[in-house]
Amino acid sequence: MEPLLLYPDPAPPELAQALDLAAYRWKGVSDERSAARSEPDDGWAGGVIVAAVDPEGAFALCRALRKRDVPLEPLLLLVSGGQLADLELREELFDDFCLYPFQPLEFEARLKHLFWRTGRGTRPELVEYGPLVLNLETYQAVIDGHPLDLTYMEYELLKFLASHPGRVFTRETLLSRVWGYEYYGGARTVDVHIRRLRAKLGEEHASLIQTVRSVGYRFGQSRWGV
Amino acid sequence: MEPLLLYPDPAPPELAQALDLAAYRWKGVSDERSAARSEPDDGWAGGVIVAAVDPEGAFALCRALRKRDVPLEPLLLLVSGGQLADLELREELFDDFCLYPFQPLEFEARLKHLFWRTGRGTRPELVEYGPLVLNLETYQAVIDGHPLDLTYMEYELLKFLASHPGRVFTRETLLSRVWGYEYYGGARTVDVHIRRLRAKLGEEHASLIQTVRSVGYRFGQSRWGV
DNA sequence: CCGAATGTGAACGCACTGTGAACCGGGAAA
DNA sequence: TTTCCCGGTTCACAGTGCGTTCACATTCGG
Repeated sequence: MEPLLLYPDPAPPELAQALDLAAYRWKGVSDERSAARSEPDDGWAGGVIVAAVDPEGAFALCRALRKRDVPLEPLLLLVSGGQLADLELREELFDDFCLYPFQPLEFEARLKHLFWRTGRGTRPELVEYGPLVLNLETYQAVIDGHPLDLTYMEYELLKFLASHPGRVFTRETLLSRVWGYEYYGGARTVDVHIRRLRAKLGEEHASLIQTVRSVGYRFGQSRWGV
Repeated sequence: MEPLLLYPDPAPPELAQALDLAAYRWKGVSDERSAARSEPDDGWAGGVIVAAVDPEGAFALCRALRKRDVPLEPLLLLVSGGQLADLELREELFDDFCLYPFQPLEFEARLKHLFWRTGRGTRPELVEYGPLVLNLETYQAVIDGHPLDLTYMEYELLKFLASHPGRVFTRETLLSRVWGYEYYGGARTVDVHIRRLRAKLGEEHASLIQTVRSVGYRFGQSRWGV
């Protein structure tokens, strides 16, 4: 098995020790660049990321690792009790989490279960909503059986929206979640991409993306079938 | 969302309380048969199973629920520290686990993440009062099951009022709390919005918003049951 | 019965969104 | 290197939804 990615670098000693005792190999990284530099030829086996110490860097790294062509998984996040509430809007950044400081036995059990369930491929590779299907592996989109020719940003935007059907997102939220936190650009950019998406979805399905005036955009129907 | 299956029955009080506080509905079951008997028409939304108290029964129930034609998922297992080692050979029986006794915040975060990744949807944040339901995520309102088509300000006003049922607010207070502190405009604006809200609520429910002459408006019944 | 407070309908005008097109930077091909 | 092209961003303009205001009608309290 390839080594695990570990953040931060140097890693907390008790974490390194727990991994060693459980016979996992690992390499510490300090940011995205060093992660790319020290990545094994066959890629990382997974990631263990301590968010309790440097949340900024940790979440930024998660985001970068998840955004790659082949998103890194599984990712186990170590968070402090006070950070539990922060997880809600970052569900896509990790596959499991563990309170930090941790009990070695719990930590080990989580790692084991994580590899078990991702190893068997139970994690969905598809995002589906009604007639729309996004294949996350091949980067292809299909609607009503017809392939959609989407650009990168269009695909990312649609993927994010379709992953949270029914929910309203402001332009600012979309910019930070799809374009990236550090992105600074006009909010109208979102409008234009929404428009192109609607055009490519076709007249029949353009209404999959709804405008909520003064708020933002929503994908799909509400939970009440409005 | 359908209720969660809960084992054992009666459930530990702190577990029931945690679920209630997080606004999940649930039903306690004592074994496979009672689980089948009290299963909702649309099936369980998931399961929370305490393995720390009666491991035998708990794992037997998990096995039964996983063996069905449509295996029940997600299943969250509550285990004691001493049981961590037992999980290794039972990976297929659960989707996530939590140490028991648990921290309510961690428990809630796990449930949320579990529902997110299994695609059963996150639990929407709701404001409810009698027949009225406001979904804060989707910016939609429903009364008696019928969707309300509200504009942004109407929605915000109703949200504020419904969040403080029984309380009287002056027009000035409403302007500062709903429109914004720095807002400077005529107080009659409130009247007009109240009127439109009443119209959209329908004749039957228009009285949800009461006029308190010379003071302002109140949503729902007063605290004295007048 | 009078005056103040509130309900009601309509009109105005701003701000928000849709839309077409220009701009610009990066990567591929020659 | 130069050139071309594609996709992402920005800009300008048009349409309109809706928040605000006003005038008038109605109701309520004293």
